[in-house]
Amino acid sequence: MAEDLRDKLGAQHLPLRDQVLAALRTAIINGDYLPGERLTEDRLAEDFAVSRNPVREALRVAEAEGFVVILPRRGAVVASPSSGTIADMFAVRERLEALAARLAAERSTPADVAALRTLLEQGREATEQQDLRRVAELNSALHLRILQISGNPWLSSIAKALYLHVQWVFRLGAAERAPHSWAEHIQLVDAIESGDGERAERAALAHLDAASAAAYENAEGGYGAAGG
Amino acid sequence: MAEDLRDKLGAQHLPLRDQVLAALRTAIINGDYLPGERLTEDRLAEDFAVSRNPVREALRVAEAEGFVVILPRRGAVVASPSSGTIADMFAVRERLEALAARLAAERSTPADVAALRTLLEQGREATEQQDLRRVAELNSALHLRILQISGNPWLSSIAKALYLHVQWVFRLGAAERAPHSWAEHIQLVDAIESGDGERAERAALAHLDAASAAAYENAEGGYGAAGG
DNA sequence: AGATTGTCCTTCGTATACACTTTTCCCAGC
DNA sequence: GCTGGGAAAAGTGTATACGAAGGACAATCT
Repeated sequence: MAEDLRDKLGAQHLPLRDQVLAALRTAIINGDYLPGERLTEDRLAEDFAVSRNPVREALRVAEAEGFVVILPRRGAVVASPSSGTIADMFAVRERLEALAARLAAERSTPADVAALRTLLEQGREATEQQDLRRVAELNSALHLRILQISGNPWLSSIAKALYLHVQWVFRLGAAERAPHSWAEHIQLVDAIESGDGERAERAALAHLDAASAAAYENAEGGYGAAGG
Repeated sequence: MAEDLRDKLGAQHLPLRDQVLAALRTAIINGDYLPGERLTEDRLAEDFAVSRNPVREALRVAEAEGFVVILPRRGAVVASPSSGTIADMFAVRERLEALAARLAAERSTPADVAALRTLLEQGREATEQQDLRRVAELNSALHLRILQISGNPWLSSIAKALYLHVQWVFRLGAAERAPHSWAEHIQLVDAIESGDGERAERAALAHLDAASAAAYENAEGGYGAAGG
């Protein structure tokens, strides 16, 4: 039943539960499973062609990550981020990514900066070509890269999780803001390259503030429908 | 076998996996399971008098929370925080708790402040009586309460998780610093009561900086042995 | 001695069973 | 037609067993 998955990934020692978790996260972020939707274990097991056990383990982690809510004896439902938590998420992200920008500025090697510049260039091209999907990808890649350059694994993993949630809620809105966003990205990378932590932090804050404002505008009304 | 647990908590619909997770966290933080120690599923199942299933689910979440490391096909071991990650943890905590202090100052009700003052008073008493264990408890309670008052669930849950890890690594050191720490706490609560977010943030930063310095001093050498 | 083999331990995934709870739905009564 | 009760269905929570796969470690062979 799960042989296709097994042959493809099992050889790399990737436990099924991790594949299920990744697939579940993706499905939720993509809107395949909408907020509030009920996720019965049997159904997920069938969807992913595995037994209940890997599904259960993946669900627990997904709960810890905030993608699903599990009610005792009632099962799991896809989490429903409220507009309140959107502002809350950005408030935390702002602090975290500002710190990341500062650390990145202080610790980045020329190679790090070169990698960022490459992403910037690719982002410019994708923007020119109106390839919004790719722009969004590169957007993520840039932010994640800065997090990684910061060299703080806690910061990195927490901010990354937060970033995933932001993407989930504002997938479309974020893509539309892309062109404007890249101008800010250039400022940010310039600041990181300068090695001036203070300046990098300011650039990150400015970027996040703008993103937050844009996201909020796009949120008017429902965000659960962002997937469709 | 698990009847004692069942009768006590099962009636409250608390799944075994949650009990196991809580017990596991506590055991790790208390040093009952030392960093690097191997945690086989059978052993945990026996320790907690449950079957392997709840144990497995608890382990996955514990991994997501950073308390254990799971190697595919090799099993789980208690995580070993390195000195690098200690500084990293404090760097993130500083930003997060500073934000929490600001938000708490801006949003706290008189009742919130009263609750904090009660904790402060209890902390003073415990300090006088040299009851370091209780001081540490109240210390946690105070920080957690401020997080809660901030009204930002993301901030709260992330900072709480981080706080648990700090406690894990520096259980003893934190307790020893207790008396000095409470003077800073009073400053912090005063600032929160004033409603001045800027001031509260500064107080939180000062407190965290001092705690970080103290923790680092106490860390010299090994922290894995903190439990013993 | 060093490489190889073989055994054992443990995890990983599956399957099954069953108790208990929640939900659903039908039906009688108002 | 609507409400309330109660049985049936659905689903979770937990336990258990089993086979497969991988790694660790010791015994064996060259």
